[in-house]
Amino acid sequence: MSEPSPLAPALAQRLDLAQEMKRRGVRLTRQRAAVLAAIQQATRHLDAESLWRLVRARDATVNLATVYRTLGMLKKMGLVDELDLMHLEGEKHFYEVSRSQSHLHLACFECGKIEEYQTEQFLKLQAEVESVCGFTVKTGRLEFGGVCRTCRK
Amino acid sequence: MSEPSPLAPALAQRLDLAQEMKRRGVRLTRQRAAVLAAIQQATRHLDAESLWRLVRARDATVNLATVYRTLGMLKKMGLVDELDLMHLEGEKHFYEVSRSQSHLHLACFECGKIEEYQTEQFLKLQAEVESVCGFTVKTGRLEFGGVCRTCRK
DNA sequence: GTATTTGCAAAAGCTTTGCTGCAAC
DNA sequence: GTTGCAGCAAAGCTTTTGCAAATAC
Repeated sequence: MSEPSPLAPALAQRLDLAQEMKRRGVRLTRQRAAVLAAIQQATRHLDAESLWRLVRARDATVNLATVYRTLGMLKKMGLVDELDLMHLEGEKHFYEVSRSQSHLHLACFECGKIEEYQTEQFLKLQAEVESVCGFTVKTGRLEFGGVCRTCRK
Repeated sequence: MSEPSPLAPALAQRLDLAQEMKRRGVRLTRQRAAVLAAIQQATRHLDAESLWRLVRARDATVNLATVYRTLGMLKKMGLVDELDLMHLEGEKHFYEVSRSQSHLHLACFECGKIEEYQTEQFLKLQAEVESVCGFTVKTGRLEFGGVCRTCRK
């Protein structure tokens, strides 16, 4: 029984959001660039307001509404995923850059830590849903809430 | 490729919530009884306000706050699960009576239908998380968003 | 020069909470 | 008779929106 590899968000972000937006003909404003850079640099899951704080370190004038508008755009383009993380911190949403490899989130009710875990099983499950239910999966979200290894000790 | 068995919520509810609350020494008021009966009778996933409408058919004086307080209680006791259903209808939450068999939800972005699907794979995945990550799962939520069989045609 | 986007502030949507009087046991 | 619960209304929190001024191309 080995430690899981909880794939830090930062390591997994191969996608260059700014480049991807340009490729799709989307105007890349100063504000948007700041939001993209911040979300891409983040090493943990951020809610809109935390992200805003990071963005303002780059460009102090950016408004929270702009952060939300940019996130909405990225969601619609499928470049970021929105997470609930078991409502560990109220109704905030959290964001992460989309990855080709779907992964699941483990939320510890004791310490609030979020782990990520990637497994073939998740893909198999998705394939099963597609073939058995005739359902075309566009996006999936799997979250477990419970007690992490550290808190269990 | 056969049709899935999307297990209607009503059919799967073997748990008697009122009895369960009494067993745990919780006071069973008239209002609570109305909420429990309504949620247990529902044949689809309800948000708080829809549930409230059903409750008022039984007891017109029950307040929405009481519905929320009762739901909060049931959640904490693990008797109902709270769902987001891919935010298909904004940020509402939806509720269902907990079942021993975990199942996943398929939300169609076209028609808004919610299907349920139960499979061994989900249990296996949970077992894998517990053994590989050392994470004790208390609750899990798996939702896929996409296009259902009917809309795909 | 024109179309888009931004900042600001206000509104919206869902959920929670404080308090007083009422109900359960 | 106590203890806890319900109703009411107000507040809370996150997210969205309308609009005038600013910006990108």
